[in-house]
Amino acid sequence: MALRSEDHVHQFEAHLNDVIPGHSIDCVILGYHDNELKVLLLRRKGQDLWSLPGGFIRKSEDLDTAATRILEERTGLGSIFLQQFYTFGGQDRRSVSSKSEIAMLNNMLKQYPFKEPDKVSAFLRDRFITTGYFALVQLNKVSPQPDFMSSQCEWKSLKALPELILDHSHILQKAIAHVQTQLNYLPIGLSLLSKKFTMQDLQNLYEVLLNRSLDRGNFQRKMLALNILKRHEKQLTGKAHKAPYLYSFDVPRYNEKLKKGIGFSF
Amino acid sequence: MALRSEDHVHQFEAHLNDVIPGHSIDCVILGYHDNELKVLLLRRKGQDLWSLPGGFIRKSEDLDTAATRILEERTGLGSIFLQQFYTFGGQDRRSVSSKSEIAMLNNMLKQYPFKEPDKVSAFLRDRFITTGYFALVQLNKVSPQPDFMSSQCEWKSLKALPELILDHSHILQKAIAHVQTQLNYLPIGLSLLSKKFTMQDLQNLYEVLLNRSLDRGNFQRKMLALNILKRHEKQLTGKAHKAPYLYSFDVPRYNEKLKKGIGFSF
DNA sequence: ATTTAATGTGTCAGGTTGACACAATAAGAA
DNA sequence: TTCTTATTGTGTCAACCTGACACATTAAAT
Repeated sequence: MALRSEDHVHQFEAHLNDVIPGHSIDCVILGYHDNELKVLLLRRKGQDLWSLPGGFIRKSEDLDTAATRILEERTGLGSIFLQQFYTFGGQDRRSVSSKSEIAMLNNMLKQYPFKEPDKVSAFLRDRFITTGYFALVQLNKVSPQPDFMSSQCEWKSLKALPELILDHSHILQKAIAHVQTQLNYLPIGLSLLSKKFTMQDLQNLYEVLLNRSLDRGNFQRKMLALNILKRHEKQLTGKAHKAPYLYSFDVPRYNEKLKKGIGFSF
Repeated sequence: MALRSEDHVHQFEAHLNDVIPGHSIDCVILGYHDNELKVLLLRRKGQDLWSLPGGFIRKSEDLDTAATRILEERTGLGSIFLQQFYTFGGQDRRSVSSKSEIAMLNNMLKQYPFKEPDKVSAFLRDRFITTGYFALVQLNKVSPQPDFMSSQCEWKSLKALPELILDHSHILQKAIAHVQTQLNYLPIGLSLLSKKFTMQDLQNLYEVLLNRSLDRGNFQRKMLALNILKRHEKQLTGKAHKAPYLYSFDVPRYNEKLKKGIGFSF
């Protein structure tokens, strides 16, 4: 919820009044591009610190519903693969705690026409238990939107992460570990790749996630044997050799196989 | 925290004032006896409804610490295997919601010397997000202790569960499913069996958890090959045949193997 | 010595894995 | 048309695991 007008500020304030105090949601939104895993991060206004996209739970909202809403607010995307993975409850989880940070927050709040800035400040300074969700999205479909506390919203490579606030890098780690152990039961390919892809794309995605290389022949054989791929017309690459086939998933069959696990024991 | 005296009541009231509102913990405490999985349940005072042992998080307490404390309050056991598995945030999670239930609660509260019974009532009637933990314990080591809201604390077989409050049967289901999928990475044998056990005990435990029978020869071969068992003197059974060996775990080796998973793919 | 259950081991068919090899294919260049 | 090159489909093989079954050995109590 970016605040660009007085209306937005009042809307945000009303939102805080309608929300459960002391509990938040943080989303680890993962995408895949250029043979790399990326995560969507927000940059804190006036600081060189980044955070996971997060938000609060409305009093009339289920936890999952809130996570879906927050994801949509940051990415513009609905109906995305989203799953809860862990709840973090360290006693010291306050996003704003040092005197200088409190001053910075209060200062920032003054720049906006809040009706009760002190109340907003107190709310944001509280200890929060946060529930982590992770999402798998097609990178190119996302339109990143910063929120009230943030000045930028960007994809960052997992290989070169900036400094994160609080325990957010721990949350991120835990999400990645969770994805890795659950690999065979997550719609990795379907969620992270664009609609059409080559067999190499698919293999490379698995190699990045598993952090090891796989034998091409065996990978191909096994993927085709699953019977979840549709082959399409080749796309000409303009290069002097045979162009790779393009595939897409047969979604019903994909979901059917997913129940029993896709990916073997590699 | 059973309330047997005025002191206990005031202690409980002070506890509620020192605790995060709107967030609770529920524990699925699992034990194994007579070739059956059992779960520790509490019976609501004045009702034929049961609940999972639960509690609240102190403002100065980590989530995990609170779970450990609650587990200890109900079982008398410390240093037990305990792990978070999921957080439940349905919008309608109120343990006391219908008019008759509210009346029953207020009535019960009046029987105790609370300083601010209305406040206590309001606290308990709120919507709660709850984080589920599961524990694996040696059944015979536990001394079940009912809490303030409950009249009994008992082991119940998973095969014959009584009616549970709220979404507690859903929470229980989710815990069991989690245990089953994580089987190879959990200290099943070490936590659930008593110190010494026979190979049959161990096999039976796995059969119950996996819900299918296993081949004795293969099971034995594989377990012994792991090199995590110590064999002891046989215990004479008084029956007219060879008595089974007793085993215990070589704990350091057990934990070492556990990292890579104990249990193969069965 | 006999009975009985517990225990250790062998085997076999079927399946998977990882590693490597090789021939067929097709797009563009010469 | 022929050549170059990367893609693609398949084959093989040794190593290993699985499930199912078999069988001989061991030892406690009678």
